[in-house]
Amino acid sequence: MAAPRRAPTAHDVAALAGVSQSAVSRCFTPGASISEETRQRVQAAAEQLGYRPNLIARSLIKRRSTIIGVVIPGLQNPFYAAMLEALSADLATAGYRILLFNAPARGTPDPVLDEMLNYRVDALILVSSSLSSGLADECQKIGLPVVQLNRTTERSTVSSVVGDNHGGAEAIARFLLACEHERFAFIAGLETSSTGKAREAAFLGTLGAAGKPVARGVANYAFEEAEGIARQMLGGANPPDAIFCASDHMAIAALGVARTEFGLTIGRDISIVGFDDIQMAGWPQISLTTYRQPVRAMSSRAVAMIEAQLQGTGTGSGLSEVVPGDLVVRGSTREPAHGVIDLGYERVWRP
Amino acid sequence: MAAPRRAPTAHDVAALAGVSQSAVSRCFTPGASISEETRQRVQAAAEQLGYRPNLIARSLIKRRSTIIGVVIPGLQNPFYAAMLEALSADLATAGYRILLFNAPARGTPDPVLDEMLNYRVDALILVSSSLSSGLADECQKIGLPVVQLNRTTERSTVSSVVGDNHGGAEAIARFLLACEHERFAFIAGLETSSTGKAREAAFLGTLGAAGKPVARGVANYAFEEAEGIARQMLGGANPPDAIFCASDHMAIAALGVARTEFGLTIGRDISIVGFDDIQMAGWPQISLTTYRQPVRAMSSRAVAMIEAQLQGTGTGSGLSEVVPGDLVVRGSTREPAHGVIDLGYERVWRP
DNA sequence: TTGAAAGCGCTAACAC
DNA sequence: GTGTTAGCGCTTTCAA
Repeated sequence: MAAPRRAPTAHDVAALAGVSQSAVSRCFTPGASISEETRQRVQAAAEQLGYRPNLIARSLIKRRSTIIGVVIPGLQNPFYAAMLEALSADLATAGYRILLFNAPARGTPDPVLDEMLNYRVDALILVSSSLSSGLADECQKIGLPVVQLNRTTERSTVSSVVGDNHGGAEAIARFLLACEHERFAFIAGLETSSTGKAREAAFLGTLGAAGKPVARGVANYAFEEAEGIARQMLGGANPPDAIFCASDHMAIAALGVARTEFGLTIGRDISIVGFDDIQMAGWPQISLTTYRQPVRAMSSRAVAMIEAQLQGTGTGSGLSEVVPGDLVVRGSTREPAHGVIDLGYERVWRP
Repeated sequence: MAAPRRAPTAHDVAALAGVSQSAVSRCFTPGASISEETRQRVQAAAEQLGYRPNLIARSLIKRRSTIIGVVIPGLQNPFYAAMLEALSADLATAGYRILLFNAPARGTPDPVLDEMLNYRVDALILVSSSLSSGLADECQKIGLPVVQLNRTTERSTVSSVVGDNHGGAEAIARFLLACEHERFAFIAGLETSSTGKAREAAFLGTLGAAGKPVARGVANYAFEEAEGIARQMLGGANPPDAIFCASDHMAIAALGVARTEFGLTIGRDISIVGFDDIQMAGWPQISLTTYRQPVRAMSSRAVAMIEAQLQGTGTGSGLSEVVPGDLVVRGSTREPAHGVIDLGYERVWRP
């Protein structure tokens, strides 16, 4: 009924318990030296008042917030949702909380990052986005660990964890060749993404070496744009019989267009391959052949890197790690002449 | 090359600029009175040092962190991912950051919440989870705004925003009756969820009034469990010809089983309806009839409630708001005798 | 073991 | 307009 009061402080508890305020602090500090008797008294008083230690004040003095800033784009893409969930679990286990920034998919998240740094996060994890060189320098100067997930930089000062974009895209190219396709197409995500560029280079490179040209479109990792590009490709003069999309999300869009608008039988008339292996790729209605990015492994590697840097052993800064995946074969592609291995619960391509 | 130093403080800037530390503070406070000349000096010094105001210190003194705690379960369910994205956007616009807690889908998130409160978040948004009565009391005592999203409580002190669970489920029942179905089934999410109970009550109630019994299973909002239940129902003695699933995610699982394992033609042999209208429900491969929960509207209502409570006008605490949706008709159901309205971009049922 | 005292980096009166 | 002075709620020496 009374007006909303302010939360009780350690002082209030101390007064009630008849001890000093520092005694209260000790009571809530794991390894502190405090007698059993006073701890009881303090405990009781704290309970009675509903006292909870103010972690804001604590981080001010400790210079550690146990909060880690996570910048991540469009959660509508299930790949990012899965990554965030994995990060959330791994960071919670490591004793960290997440300050979340849902970055715009395109463009630099600098203003947003600026804010994060002001909150004195203990580290930064950037999913599919990168630091401006200015900010990178600043982070290094103040010793703030940063790791980029699913993106690399030329800057050697920031660490990164990525899937095997090169190996994956190359495997996909070889796989489609083994399926005896003739007319290839590639639907790119963002022109600027290091990840996307690596996939494209490997795909085009491998097919180029085999003397195959590749049609190309850019869909900015957006579902609707991917539908548009697929529509245009399939409605064109010399339509592809094999499309590699730089993400599952776009591949599923293409799949829908091919089946619904062009009446194609997927896996016979055309093969469509994605990248990521999001949950939906395994749905029977979708059944998308795709290169798996092991989200959980990537997340835990990123968190391990952060922890290493936080440990301050100097290790871990500027490292770049590649987490290998698997080409999972499902119904959206023709059957290749060789190389498919049945693991029971799924089939993979290992030529 | 040098060892990692600590970030510069307002003091350092003041020293360099030859002004007092409070001048520095004023320089970074929007409406403060400061001469153009000193602001320049401070600005320059700050830039040179790479100074950034410490928001932790600021929140300590202001007793406002501009951080809002968001508790949300399994991001693997696209409904939650979409909700988080909406909240993130709305809260950013309102000037807040998100401290994220990915709660376990089942069970009470109390320990997690405890932590959040210690971080002195300005408010709490709980998606699909609820507060223990003890914590609810505590929040009210310290005047901390709390709103539950997609869940209600009997406790009148905490506000909530929900979709129209009753109206939606009733509409689905009437719709399936209009499709002249005979053998109904319901796949529940969590037994404990207020939302799920409301859907079930309305569905069973409406069909009961029409003299129709309803088979029932519980799948805990989990994809695999929903597949199991669907398998069991369809393989049983008197298989249903109409299934309502308490979420799209589960409905899509059922859809896959019905089509792939039982060879049923969806929309003819059987109708399957979901709830939420996640993005995938609209994919041509899925084409799920479902009751839409307007995620964006729900998010912005929740944020508005928070802001009202923060404004301290006393308004908004203990309010419960229902956001109406639409029954979106797609290919997973038979065509009803009447009531379908074509809006051009989609079809809805409004009898 | 315990309390007193000095801050962590900042904002907010209050004089000047 | 500007500096001085108190704190915000806590941790951490340092003596006692």
